[in-house]
Order: sequence, then C-alpha cells, then structure tokens
Amino acid sequence: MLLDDRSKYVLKAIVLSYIKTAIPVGSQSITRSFDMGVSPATVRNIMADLEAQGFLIQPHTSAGRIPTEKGYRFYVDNLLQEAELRKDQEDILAQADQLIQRETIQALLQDTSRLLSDASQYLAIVTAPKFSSTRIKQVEFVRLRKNSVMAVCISQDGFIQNKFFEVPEDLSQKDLNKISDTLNSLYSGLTLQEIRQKLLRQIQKMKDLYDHLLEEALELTRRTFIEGGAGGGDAELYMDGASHMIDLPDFADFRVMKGLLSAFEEKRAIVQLLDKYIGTEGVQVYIGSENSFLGDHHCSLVVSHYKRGDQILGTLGILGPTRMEYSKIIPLVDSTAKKVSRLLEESSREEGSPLGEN
Amino acid sequence: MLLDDRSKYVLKAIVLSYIKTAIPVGSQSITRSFDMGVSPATVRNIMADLEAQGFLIQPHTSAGRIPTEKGYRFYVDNLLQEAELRKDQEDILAQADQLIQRETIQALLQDTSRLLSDASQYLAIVTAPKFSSTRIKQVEFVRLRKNSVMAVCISQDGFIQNKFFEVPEDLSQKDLNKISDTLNSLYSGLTLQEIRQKLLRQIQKMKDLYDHLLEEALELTRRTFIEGGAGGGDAELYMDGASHMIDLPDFADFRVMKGLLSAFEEKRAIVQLLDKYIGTEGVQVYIGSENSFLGDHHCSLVVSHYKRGDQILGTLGILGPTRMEYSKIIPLVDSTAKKVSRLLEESSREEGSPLGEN
DNA sequence: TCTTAGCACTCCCCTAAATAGAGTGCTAGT
DNA sequence: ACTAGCACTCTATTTAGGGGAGTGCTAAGA
Repeated sequence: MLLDDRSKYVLKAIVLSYIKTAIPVGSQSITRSFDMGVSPATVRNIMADLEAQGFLIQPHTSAGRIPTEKGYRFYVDNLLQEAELRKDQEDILAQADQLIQRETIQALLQDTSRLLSDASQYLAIVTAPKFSSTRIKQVEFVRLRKNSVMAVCISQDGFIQNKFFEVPEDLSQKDLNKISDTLNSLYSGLTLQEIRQKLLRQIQKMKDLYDHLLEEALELTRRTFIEGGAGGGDAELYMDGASHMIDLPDFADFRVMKGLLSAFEEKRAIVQLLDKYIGTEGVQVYIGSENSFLGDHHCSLVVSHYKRGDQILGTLGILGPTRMEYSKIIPLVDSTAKKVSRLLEESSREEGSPLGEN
Repeated sequence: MLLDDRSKYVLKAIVLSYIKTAIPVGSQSITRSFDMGVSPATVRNIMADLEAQGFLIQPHTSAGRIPTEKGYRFYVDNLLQEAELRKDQEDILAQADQLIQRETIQALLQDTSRLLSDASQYLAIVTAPKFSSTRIKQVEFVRLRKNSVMAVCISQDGFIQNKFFEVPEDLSQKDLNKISDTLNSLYSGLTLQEIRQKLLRQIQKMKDLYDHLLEEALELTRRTFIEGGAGGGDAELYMDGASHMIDLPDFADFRVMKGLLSAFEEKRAIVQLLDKYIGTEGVQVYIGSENSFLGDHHCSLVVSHYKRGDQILGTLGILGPTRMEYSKIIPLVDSTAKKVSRLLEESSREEGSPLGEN
C-alpha cells in the first residue's frame, strides 16, 4: 500500500489531468505534460502497479487510466500539499470576503450559497442552523385571529422562525405582549435544551403560584420550543448552481442528471446527507460511494461548518462530480465557512447583552 | 384562413398525435388511428393545404408533419371543445381538492406548486401576492438590537413578511408595542395605496399635535409600507417539478435544458414573464414565441390567477414544452386557481372583522 | 535489477457506404 | 372530388473499414 515517490507523482499527474479534461490519461501524455525524465514504458509499468493496487482503472483495454475513488481519496489525503492549496489562496479569500453582514442569518446563507456556486461552478449547499440548537434571543407572539397565534422566534444569530398555534382561549394582543415580556425575561439567551429543563422546574412552581397569564405563557413556551410543531420546518436548505452541473461531461447520462435534479427537489436526502457528518471539525471530503447518495450520483462532497464560538450551527459545502477540482474547492469551502462564522461572531458582538435592554 | 371541418379534424389529429408521441405525423398514421373514411392520399392533400396556411411544417421533405405554433394556437382556441376539457374533469377536480388550509399563504402556495407539478408532470410556477397589493391586517414591531427593528407584516390573506430597519433612536420593545397598537388601529384593513394616502394626511396633522411616539410610529409606517426596503423581496416565487422536464424529448438538446435551468435559478425572468400577463381574467395560454422567453426555450405557459373577492392576488401556472397536454393542463390550472381562491376566501371569512378584536 | 526501445495487439472512434423505411408529391383513373 | 399507384426524397440505422491512441510483453542496454 505504501507508494514510492514516483508512483505518487504519477498518480497525482493522472488525477490532475483527468480532473482537467475528463479524458482517460495515457502514459505518453504524462511524460509529455509532466516531464519526469522517464520513458512512457516506465510510466506504464508504474500505472500497471497502481491499477493492481486499486488506484486506477482502465475503462477498457487500450485506453488510458482514470482514477478510482480510492485514487481520489489517496490524492486528497496525501497528495494535496499545503503549497497546492495555498496557490490561489488570495483569490479564494477575496471571493469569500465578498460576503457581508445581512439582516438575518437566512439572507446571509442565501448569499453564501450563491457565492459558493458562482465561485466553484458546482452545486452549493448550505443548511440553516437547527432551530433547536440556537440560543433564543427573543420571542414575540402575534395574534392572527381568534384562537390562532403566531410566534416569531429570533435567535441570537439572527435566525428568524415563525411558528403557528391554535390556542384554546382567545388571547388579545395585549395579553400576548405581556406573555412575550415574561417569556423573554425568563428564557432569553438559553438553548432549547436549557429551556426545556428550566420549563420543567417552572411548571412545578406554577402549581403554587396561580397566575393565569403565566400559565398561558408556559403553555405557549412549551409548544413553541418543545413540540416539533408546524411551520418553518426545522431543516432549511439553500442550494444554488444546479445549472452548472448540466454541461459537465460527468453527467452526460440523462438518468444521472435526472436523479440529481429530483434529489435537489426532494431536499430531504440532501439534508440527511449533511446531517450525517455534522460534528466533524474542519473541511471534510466525501468521495463517491463512501456515501450511498454520493455514489449513486457519481458525486463528491466537500463540506465544512460554520459556528459561533464553539457551537456548530450549520453546514456548508459543495457537491460536484467525483472528478472535482479539490485543490480549489477545499480552500474555498474552508475560507467561506470561516468567513460566515466571523460574520456571525461580529453580529452577535454588536447586539450587546443577550437579554437586550427592554 | 377558414378551415372546413375535415381540415380541422386532421389538424386536431396531428396535434393530438404529436403531443402524445413527439414523432412527426404522417398521413397514413392518421387514417389508421383516427379512421376518418378517407384515404391517406386525401389526408395528404389536406395536410399540404394546412402547411401552406402555416399550421404545420415538415422537419424535412419526406417526413411527417408537426404543428407550428400557429397550429397549436388554432388547436387551443378552436379545437379544444368543452367536452374535451371536461373529460377528466372529476379526476382533475379531485387533484385540486387535495389542497388544504394552511397557516400562511406561503405554505399554501408551496403546496400548490407541488401539487401542480405532480399532477401535470411539468414545471409549476406560483407567485406570492405582491405585498403592495394586499390589505394589511396587522403589523408588529420587534426590537432586534440597539437601533435595529424588524416589522412583521401580516396581510388579511395570511401573507407574512418581515422587513428590517435601522432606527435613529433606541426604541424599547414596550415602545414598539405601543407603536404597533397605534398603527394597527389606524391602518388595519387598508391596502398600501390607501395607507399611503392616509399617511399624507396624518403627517399634516402631526405637525399640530406633537407626540413623540406617534411621530416614530408614522416614520416606521412610512418605511414599512412605502419604501421598497430590504428583506423579503417583493416577488416570491414557488417552482416545482424541474426534474420532470429533463426527460422530455423536447429538451433533449443540452443547451435548451441548461438555459431553462439557469432561468429557473435566476427567477427574475420568470417573474417578469408572469407579471406581464397579470390582470387578464381566467386561464390564459401563451404558446412559444408569442413571448420571447417562451420562444427561446421552446415552451408554452398556461396561467391563471387566484384572487380574493375581485382582487387578483397572484399568478399560478404551468410551464411545459410547446407540445404540452393542453386539454389536461388547462382545466388543471383552472380548477387549482379556483380552489386556492376559495381557500383564501374561507380563511378570510374565519377571521372576523378586519380590525380584529384587540 | 531497473529502465527503455520496439512491436504486435486491442479496442474505440470516426467516416463512408449501403440499406431499409416512412412519407411525400404527382399523375392518372374512377 | 377522391383514390390508387408510383417514383422520389430524405432520414435513420446498420455495416465495414481505416486511423490512432494506448497497452502489455519481450529483449536489450545501463
């Protein structure tokens, strides 16, 4: 399994060439383009070795070689040098730096997916924070009609979500304002988990002190934060750049393209895909059938996370063909994730104490 | 230009056959499938006439005929009989009836686009009401952070939109609640136009009676309803079913498909397309190059509007290849539009007086 | 022992030619 | 006015045949 330097060089040459052209790479074309001081015959021997070890395959006898997924994996893990990743670094940083502060995190994430797809010419995917993992900054209740109330939940990161309830009693907007007040003073700055715990204790106390509005408040709180509830849908997803994929030779087969498009419309599969890898630090690369979804569609995925402080909020990444420009995409995803995190950091610093001043 | 019955019959046969198979239609296949008691030679003569009049073309000599856009137009305008449109009526009504009441109009419209694309197997497009044309039911202001306020605007139709402002003074949530109150009592139930007029008069009065909060209220109102403002974007658009288009032979050409996909991502072109025809009553059919966007992409568009009372709120429709199943799609769009309108009607009846009871 | 030149071989891809088939337009007959 | 027949046109599909890129193997050279 250990490769000598020359084998590595050849593997890398093949991967690079194939990423660029999508044409199987022959021994001669390597010696021509990379000038490594050996003859094509020697390269052929090396290639035969690499094939035996599973890094390359031939589409058919008497064709050049193309990398296997194992080949790409080795390339990504061992052959992508720091130097290589840093080559267009300024360029990529400049791209990522175009992101600017927006009113809501949703708008920022939309910008992000647009930027990622423009810069990569692949498909960009960005997930919004799970509502359940953000810190609540503020909740306002709005009376929609008799017995019907909407909760506007604002997280510290500027994530805004609406939830809808039917309520047994007809609460006036004034009542609701009071409830909002109480609630904000009690729960602002907490995560869902913390709220849940606190709520349990609160309900205990409530049995003693009977206050009608407080009761309502607690009930609404429970439904806002604990019930899965309608509205919003916990997994918002931003995608952009599907049209880039269509003229990649990798997706020349209609069925593949169709499958991909359907998956994009379904979205759920994509969310699952991303959820699977949440929690791992830094940029991750998943190649082809390392994941069944990716394998089915001849795709690879480069993802990272954006966070606030230590807390991972969401995922962003790029989905492209296995034959993807990893050396560009990896730093792009990395710097974009960092930039998004930084923007969130800044916006939370602006807003002062988590409790606000009301 | 006037066609005798037999010519019409032949034209219709050709349109129907071509819609079904996408294969140019020959004289023999017509006599075989439609059994009209004349020989292929006779049909050939008729076809030659129809071609001379511009209803048909031949892709090449010695191929069958396919309808021109003029041919489709004639078919839609004159050959689609009531009877034909009613054939699968129950079926289609049943489809449309699946739509149910949702918390917000946005959710309903999302359902609608999904239903339309599922039922049609083409691409469904639905526009949200223009915020500027809806009647405001209620506005709540929420303090985001120092000098930063969000307005949650709820229209009578359940259309919810957030807007964001920077404000010069640091208003507390309590102030904002008061402002919301004032504002709701003044402007609830009015359209943007009406609010604008009223606002002008109000500002006149204000010069006399100096009330600090009222002044703030008016300023916020102005910015909420009059400035174009950030956030939301006035033209929300729901699309679904792009993946259905990919295996239609009409879009076998990659460039066409790519163009279409890009247009979907851009969205703006689509909004313009729909805006152009807003205001016309009932179901409208636009075929190919009757509109430049459609022509460029070999598409046709079947649209209708949903409304509340007499007021047109938004557009819904189906975009498909020129070779589209008009006889199914037209009643589908029609009944869906009516169903959406009915749902909105019902939901507004539920909610009592436009001013609410707070 | 590793490398290289040479060579026969394989298999794809492109082009050209041949064939089949569907459909037409025209003409002449009913 | 309709129809049968027929020659003709054009496409799509098959078939055959180089051309070429690339391989694997072998044997000779460093």
